[in-house]
Amino acid sequence: MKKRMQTLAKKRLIDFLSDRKLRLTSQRDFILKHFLDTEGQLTAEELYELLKKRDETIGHATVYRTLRLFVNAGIARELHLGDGSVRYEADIEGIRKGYLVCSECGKRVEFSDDEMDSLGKRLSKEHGFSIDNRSVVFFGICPDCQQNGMR
Amino acid sequence: MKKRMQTLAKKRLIDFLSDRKLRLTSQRDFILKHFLDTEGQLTAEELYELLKKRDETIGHATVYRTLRLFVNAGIARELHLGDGSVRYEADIEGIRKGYLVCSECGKRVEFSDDEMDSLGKRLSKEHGFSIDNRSVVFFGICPDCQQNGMR
DNA sequence: ATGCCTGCAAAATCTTTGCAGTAGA
DNA sequence: TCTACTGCAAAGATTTTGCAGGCAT
Repeated sequence: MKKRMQTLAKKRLIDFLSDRKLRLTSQRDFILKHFLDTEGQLTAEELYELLKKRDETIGHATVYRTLRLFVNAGIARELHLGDGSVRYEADIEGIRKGYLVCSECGKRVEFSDDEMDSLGKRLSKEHGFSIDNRSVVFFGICPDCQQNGMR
Repeated sequence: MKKRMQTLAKKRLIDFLSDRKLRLTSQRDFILKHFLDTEGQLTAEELYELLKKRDETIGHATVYRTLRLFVNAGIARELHLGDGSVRYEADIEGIRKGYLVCSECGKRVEFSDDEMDSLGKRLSKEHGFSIDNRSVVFFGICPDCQQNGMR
């Protein structure tokens, strides 16, 4: 299943690239593979650091450029979870998620936000937008931080 | 009603400041007044430019620091609407909004996201978080951009 | 008077861009 | 071969921080 996701994503990337006469380079392949292997949500910087361990020669800009490419190809999703940086996660078809984020320690909990589908449809109809993405984030304080009384 | 909002926000600021032995300075008062006067959602930079017109001496950092203060005081809300910058809007009690954003031209449409309340409550119960804010954003292409076939 | 607050400028982040060489198709 | 792609470094953009003086309480 993990494997299947990898295959689908790669297929999607190849289709996207060949449609636009772009190229599947070893770097793009390498970044895709490790990006899909990660759990959770990474910043471009975090992914870069992670890749750097496996391949010293990978460039900073390449990671940024490739992540944007992945977003355009529908392979990655961009997230803003309130910590001031942009995070990316695999855009697995049919699986949309919402996030519950602790403002204190940054802890993230994912939840299914399927019930947003109908809201999306209604908004689309009401305002004539073609909707292709959404971001649902709740902010609060997690149980641990409440207990420790930090603040 | 506009007036009433101003009064409430100022009261809230004063309470927040005195609770923490912070001070109500002329700059904070000045920034609050003009921040509440603006419609829509501003970046710190936009607010700075706007304030600069009224008072040449206002400092860059002061605007950034004050907006963060407003967020902590519950007077302002921080928004990430996908254009890469942080935006702020007045946090008027009882009024929560969601946003529909055009990925092409940046056009923003606000909608009531009251139906998220129950989801928030459920998440709070399930995960033990105390939830105090949320961000609901839909991305898509607005009717105008669909017509002009930009992309 | 105390010490929080301000403006300035420099620093720190994070991200993008220009360029010369490299390598897919 | 042709031109997109890469790594590097520099530039950009946005936000934060250090500091000396100013001002609210």
